[in-house]
Parts: sequence; structure tokens; C-alpha cells
Amino acid sequence: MLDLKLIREQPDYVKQQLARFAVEPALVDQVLAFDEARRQQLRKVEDLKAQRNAVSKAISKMAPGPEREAQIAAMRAVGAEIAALDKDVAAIEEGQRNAMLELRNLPHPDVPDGADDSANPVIYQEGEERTLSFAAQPHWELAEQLGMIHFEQGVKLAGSRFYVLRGLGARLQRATIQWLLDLHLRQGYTEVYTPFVVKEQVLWASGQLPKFRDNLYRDEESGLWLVPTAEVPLTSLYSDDILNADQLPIYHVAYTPCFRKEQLSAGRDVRGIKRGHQFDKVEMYMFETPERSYAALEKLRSDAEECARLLGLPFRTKLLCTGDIGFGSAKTYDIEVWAPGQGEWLEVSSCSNVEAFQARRANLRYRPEPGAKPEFLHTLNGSGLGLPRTIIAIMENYQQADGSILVPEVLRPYMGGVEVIR
RNA sequence: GGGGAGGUCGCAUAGUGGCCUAGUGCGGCGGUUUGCUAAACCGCUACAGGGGCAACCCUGUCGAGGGUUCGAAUCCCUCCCUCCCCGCCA
Repeated sequence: MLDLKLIREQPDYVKQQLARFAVEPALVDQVLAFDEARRQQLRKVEDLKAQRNAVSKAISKMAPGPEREAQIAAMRAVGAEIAALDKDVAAIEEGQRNAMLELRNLPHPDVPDGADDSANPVIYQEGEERTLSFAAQPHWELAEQLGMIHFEQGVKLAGSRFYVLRGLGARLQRATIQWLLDLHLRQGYTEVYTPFVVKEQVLWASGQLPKFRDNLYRDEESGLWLVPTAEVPLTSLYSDDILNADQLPIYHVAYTPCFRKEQLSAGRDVRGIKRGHQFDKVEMYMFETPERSYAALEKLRSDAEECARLLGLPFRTKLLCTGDIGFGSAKTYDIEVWAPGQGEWLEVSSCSNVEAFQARRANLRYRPEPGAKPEFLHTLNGSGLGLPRTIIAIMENYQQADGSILVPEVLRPYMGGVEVIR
């Protein structure tokens, strides 16, 4: 959610920034109209309430009689008026909130204009788009030959875009998760294990709703939704709280499965495990002061890059342009690893500073100084890393001419010392 | 699933229709006093919204939402959560 005060005070600036995303300026005017109407009605109803409070108090001290009855009758009328105005105000506030929830975050000055992902500049790269000395196989062939992934069984259990990991395939994923978590602990994050289902409000807070409604699984009976990323529960960990400045920063890391319907990308990436309805991810999440949040974004990015580096995967980092950056984000880096079997760069991490966008939605504040007014804090999120794609890159980069796969050195202790999958 | 007890200010508690502008204690902050510390004493002690240049004033919030009433922490309804007892069970 954007700062209402900013919209009120600099509507033209807000419109101009939103125009970079082809957001209609009328949406901003709509918010302003609601705001004006709200204050107008509020003034009326609050005056009436003050009057009623004062007269009611006077009534309590009056002796029974016609004068008292007259005042009670008068207040009965005022009460009816208040009820009508209260209803009015509530409707206006709901309209305003709904309009506010539809507005995306404003971009950081660094964010370049661009139509789509092809306009994201590469700002850093380690390793290259290498080819192997033999004909590289895509991961779905390698994994099936080695018995690491069973695609048909996944379909049998849950339909298309589900798969079963087996043997060293399952173990490789578990080892990678474990290693990633341990790495992030060393980098200064506190591990968190959250529910994998959440209330609807939690999805509004992180900004998945309203935009991704069709991409989320939910249970009608309980009203609970399956998380599409750990970012969702992590955002609301401290919602409605007021944190003390000395508690900040808070850095969390969480492993969760992620559930996405992927209806929006039906037909894309149907082979292999690149895009499934269920996948695992290790996610980093930061709660920071506004002054430090951009320094924290650089740490987040560097911590995510370290994952790819230590796994020995060629990677590059892009700065997302206006055409590709997420709804809530002010600035986002994507980290991609090279997959020589498929011959493409795979996005394995997306590191974003959403500034106060989620904090406002989650009512998440901190007190800068003892006794000072609470302020919204900044939150950041970044994958570290997304599992299936990391596994794809490991399999495709570490494949041998004979179809076996070397286990990256850092993972071997987590694989019971297994060095080669064959 | 059944039965019972609860949810009040950071914590603990008081409050069964108007004396609540939510009291008291603890903790916390500031001050007085003081060689230093402590004690004692005094004051402050939430969040949101609206009005005003400002001092300040007003509105709302006692788990949430409705209702009754001139007036609700207090009465009624629904829901959520916590604790205890019983039953059932991966």
C-alpha cells in the first residue's frame, strides 16, 4: 500500500511514477476523492457524537420530567443521524481501502523503464553460458535415467505439473535445503518454521491478493490458503506489532513448500520440474529501518549470490525493469543460474526491497526512539534459493559424459558422502 | 466432538448501565532530593482518525463484529482465541 499522505500531498508525482506501469491516473484521483469525502463526513459525524456524549452526560444528572424526556427524544434523533453517517463513512473507507490495495508500489529511482524481462540489464555475472565437451542432456532425461524423478507417478497422484522425487533425487533436494539453511544461519539469519496455510488477510498483507487470486490454492471450508511462498507468512509474523528499534534488524530464513496453480502460465515450461504446482524454497526475509533497507538489499543479494557461487553454478544478476518488477517491489534483483542441458538461464532468486508497502498492509511498525511515534518499517525478501531450478542447474552442470552426475562438494556432507549419482 | 472457566492499558489486577475522563499495583521514562547508589516524593506512561498556525480540542478503540439504550468495559447475539475436564484419533 502506498502512503496516503504522499498521494494527498504529491498526487502528480505518484501519477507520473505509476504511469511508468501504465496505471491510470484516474485511480489516484479516485483515492483522493474518497479521502475528501471521508473527511467531510467524518467531521459531521464526530460533531454529532460529541454532542450526544455531552447531552447524555447531562441527562444522567437531570431529574425525571418533561425536559429530560425532550432531551432523550432529541438524542434519539441524533442517534439515527449518527448511524446513517457511520454507515456512510464505513462505505467510503472501504472504497478507499480497496482502491489503495489496487495500487502497486512506486519504483526506486534506479529502476529502468522497459517493456518486459528482455529489458532487464545484467549488472553482475560470474561464470558463463558454457557448453559441455559432450552433448549435454536436459535434466528430465538425466533424472529419469538415474531414477531421481518419477514424472508419471506425480501425475497419477495429483495431475500434471506434479512429480515424485526418488532415491538420490529426493536426497539431493533435502541435502540442498539443509545446506542452504545452514549457510543462511552463518550469514546471520534466524530460522523460522511457519504454517503452510494462512488466513486470507495474510495474503492481502504481503500483496499476493488481489492480483494472484487465480494462482492460489484455498480451502473453502476453513477459509485457509496454501502459501505460494514463505514470504507470505513471514510478512505477517509481526503484523499489528510495534517493534522497538533495538530489535531491528530482524533477519529470518524459512524453508517452505510453495503452492501455485500456475494458470497464468499454462503451457509454458511443461517439461521437467522447472515450473510445478508444488515446489520447495528457502526464503530470506528482512525487517529493517527505512534508513538501512537499501544497504540490506545489497546484503540480501550478495547472500543469495553466495548460494550459487558455493554450489559452483554460473550465475548472473539482473536489475528488473518496470516491465518485469513485482507489484509490491520498489527494487528487485533477479539471480539466474545457467542450465547447459536446457540451454537457458533459470531464475533461482528474486531479491526485493518492498520498502513500507507490505508493512502498511500488515500494520507492521517500529518505534525509532523510545517515546517516538511508531513508523512503518521496511521489509525485504529474497529466495535463497528456489529448489527445483537449483536442482536442475546442479544436474545439468555436473552431468558427465556417461550420464552420471557429480555431487557439488559443499553438498557431499549432506549426502552421506555420496560423490557421484549414477 | 461434549462440558466448564476466561480474554480490561507493557505486565498484574479492579470495574454488573451514567460518580469510567477506565482506578490501583508493578515495570518503564523524566524530575526533586543526594558525596555516589538506593529509598522516598512528584509528574508522565497507548494507538488510530479529525479539526487548529499553535497551545489545545474532539471522535473511536476494554478479543472481533453486530444489537439494545439518550448513554455500554458493563446487558443481548454471533464469531475468534486461551485454559481446565471428558470423549475420539493419525
